[in-house]
Amino acid sequence: MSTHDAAAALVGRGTSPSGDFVVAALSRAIHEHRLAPGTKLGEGDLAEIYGTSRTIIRAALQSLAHSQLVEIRRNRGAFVAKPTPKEAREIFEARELLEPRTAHMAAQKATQADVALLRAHIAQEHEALAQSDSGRALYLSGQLHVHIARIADQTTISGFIEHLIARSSLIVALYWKRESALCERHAHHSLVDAIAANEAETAEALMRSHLVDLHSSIELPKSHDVGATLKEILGS
Amino acid sequence: MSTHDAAAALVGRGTSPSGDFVVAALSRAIHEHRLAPGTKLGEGDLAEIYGTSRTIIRAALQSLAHSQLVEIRRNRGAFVAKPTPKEAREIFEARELLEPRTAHMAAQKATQADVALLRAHIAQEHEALAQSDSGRALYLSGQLHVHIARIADQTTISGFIEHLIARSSLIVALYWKRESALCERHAHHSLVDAIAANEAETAEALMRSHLVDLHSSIELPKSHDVGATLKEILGS
DNA sequence: GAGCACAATATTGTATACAACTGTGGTGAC
DNA sequence: GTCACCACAGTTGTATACAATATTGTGCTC
Repeated sequence: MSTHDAAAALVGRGTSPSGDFVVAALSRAIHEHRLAPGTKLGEGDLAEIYGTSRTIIRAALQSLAHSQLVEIRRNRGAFVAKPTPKEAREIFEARELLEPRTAHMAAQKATQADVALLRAHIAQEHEALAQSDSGRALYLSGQLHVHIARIADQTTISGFIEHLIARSSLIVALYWKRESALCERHAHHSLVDAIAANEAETAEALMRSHLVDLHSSIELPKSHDVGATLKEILGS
Repeated sequence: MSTHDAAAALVGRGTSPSGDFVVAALSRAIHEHRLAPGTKLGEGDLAEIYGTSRTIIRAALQSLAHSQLVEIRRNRGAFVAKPTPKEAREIFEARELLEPRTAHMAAQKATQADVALLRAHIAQEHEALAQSDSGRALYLSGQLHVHIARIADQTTISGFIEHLIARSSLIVALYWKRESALCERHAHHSLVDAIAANEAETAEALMRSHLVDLHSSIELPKSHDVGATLKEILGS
């Protein structure tokens, strides 16, 4: 099902594919690596694809730009963001600062229902992997972290983590080394187990090591290429 | 000087008061408590004030909404945000999680130039207080935290802290207990001293206690009023 | 043939026009 | 007198038209 069909379906049901829908669709596409970093997002094209006016598209792109998933260059247009190695490092450092404590809180507060949701989520992730839908698996893998943050019942921090996860997806698209996500699978399992058992300290430690692991699976070129236009031309 | 004059001045210099300008102007007004939480921000009014079309105003309001300084209710318009006690607590918890470590990093990296900037900033703050321009003093007081975060050279985390400081301003407007900001003044001084001396541990500890102090100077009603519309009606 | 200037095209930025919705005030029935 | 309903005014949501800017292609000069 194409996104256009989805939009059409929504219209059919009476709900117009408003800004939120476009934001969600583009977010998903970026998360699932269907839109590569650097891709130009022309307003006219998107307006046609989603069957709406440029007004809506513009608002959506500005929203995504605020989330730093998209970069808007004045009079040039919107592009899927391309985090630099420095930015990538900073994003992981932020995650390493925020997520372990959040996992701690989540482990303290998690109810049975929460745990059930997490396990269901992991099951979905496995399913996607089984169908070798790696895009979707990647998306779900990130969303697990978001879910854990939500359990901690800290809306603000959850928001930050959501933001970081989204950008991490771009980093993976650009700098990912390994192919297999097997390690991840195991890490997520034991993490959820710790949360289920309300073992806050364990959950915190597991999250920390999981992030270190993730971080180390990323290859960040030392070449501190700030390259705005120059790199843009060579990089794509 | 009214904001309108400022806009006119900008136009005179050839730069039109584009979206960014409006965002900055409104941000400042909120920071300095000239716009109280709950204030309606009508698109038409703002368009007239800034001498631009609603298109620009809308984009600016959406940007502010993304920063959670403004709340947009569909078909109702934009209002200066009113963080609930729960949100306020979460914002402070986030600050307590992020800022101490950031102060630590800042203390490690701070150069003489950085420190000079911080001291100049504090001087400005004193000046504003001397002129009993409490709005500006409050704004500058928050900005010091942002500056410290910037010194840490962690763009992403700085962004989060900036966001949190901005919302903290709303919290102060709503729930501030004490009148005097004297304690602050002292706290900022010793904090900058620690950073100047590259004493990371001290800076971290000072920041932590400063935040706890700040947090305790806020009175958060226990009434867990989720009250969206209900509280809105009674509260104003 | 290479390099530059200029025109044509396409895309973004802004303003305006129109549609849809909300809230209010008034009128009528009960 | 009170309640329900309807019409109107005002505001927001969306689409479109126009202006400004970047990009591309062409032809001229050297």
